[in-house]
Amino acid sequence: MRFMSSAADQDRVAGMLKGAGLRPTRQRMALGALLFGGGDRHLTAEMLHLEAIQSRIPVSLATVYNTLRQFTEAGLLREVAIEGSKTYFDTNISDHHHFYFERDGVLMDIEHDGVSLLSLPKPPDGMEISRVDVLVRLVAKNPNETR
Amino acid sequence: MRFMSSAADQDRVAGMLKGAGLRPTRQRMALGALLFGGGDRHLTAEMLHLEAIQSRIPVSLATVYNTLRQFTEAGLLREVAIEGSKTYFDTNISDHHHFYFERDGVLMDIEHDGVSLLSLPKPPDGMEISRVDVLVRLVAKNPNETR
DNA sequence: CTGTGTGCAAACTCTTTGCATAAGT
DNA sequence: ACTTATGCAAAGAGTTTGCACACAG
Repeated sequence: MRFMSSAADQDRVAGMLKGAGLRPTRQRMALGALLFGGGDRHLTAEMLHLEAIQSRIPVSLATVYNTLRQFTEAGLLREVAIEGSKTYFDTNISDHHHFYFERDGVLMDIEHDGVSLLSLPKPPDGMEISRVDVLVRLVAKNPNETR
Repeated sequence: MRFMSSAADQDRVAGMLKGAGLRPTRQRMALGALLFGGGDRHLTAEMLHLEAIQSRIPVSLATVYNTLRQFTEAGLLREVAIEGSKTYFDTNISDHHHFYFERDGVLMDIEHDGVSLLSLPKPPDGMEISRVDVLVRLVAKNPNETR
């Protein structure tokens, strides 16, 4: 159950924060527990704020934004490139790609083994590749369309 | 020279607009000439607005936004997924991918032959792939780093 | 104690919208 | 003429920031 952060979770989150040079404050610990307590997650600031409130963790939206930013700069999170206004953060920092459900704006990691391998193009002149993002956009097959 | 739209350009743009069910008004013709007059382009609403003003085409930023939106819905443009606030539009509608220069926020098409081929993962349950976006992020090789 | 973190509200940026005027067919 | 597009300014969404108070070490 995600709303209950175990002692082990707490220690782990505290360690992550310390390692990143961030003081383990109430809010950061609580948000860290939500973020890193379960599997890989993809959320926006608003989603996380809502979860925090529902988990009875009093935290302001501004602090959620600031915290997500700090975590990202510390390398604990990764921003996902989606067009549109909202910024998504991914708790999975490893090199991986995403499915994107266009209808409901949900992101999902692509399994690392089912992974898309690609032959990269050569970067121009004095440039080098820092990262490759792959977004596989999904739409529902029309269920009415029996064919 | 891009600022001079030839008669041929005008006819072509007019045709594109009509084909999309959009009336060929001054502003749409002018913006269309800027967008589709040269090679493939990647711009934000602000960039296009600036260009229009510089080309002595009086058009409001709101109209630029509306026009870009309409063109996109008509299939004349394509939105590019970049994280962050600004929305980029691409005049190249074909299936292709992008280099992204992180330092200056510039987009560039990846040549279709140098193209990155990838073995796609199988989409979940009742889903099907609508499009795959690949963004290759580039940073400058450190010139000081002689090694 | 001393300094960093947090909350709140205000500021900011990018984008969309409402309404009166102008332009297209 | 009749309808659709445009311009302007105001409204909206998402995100950031400044400052006083609270908390961690």
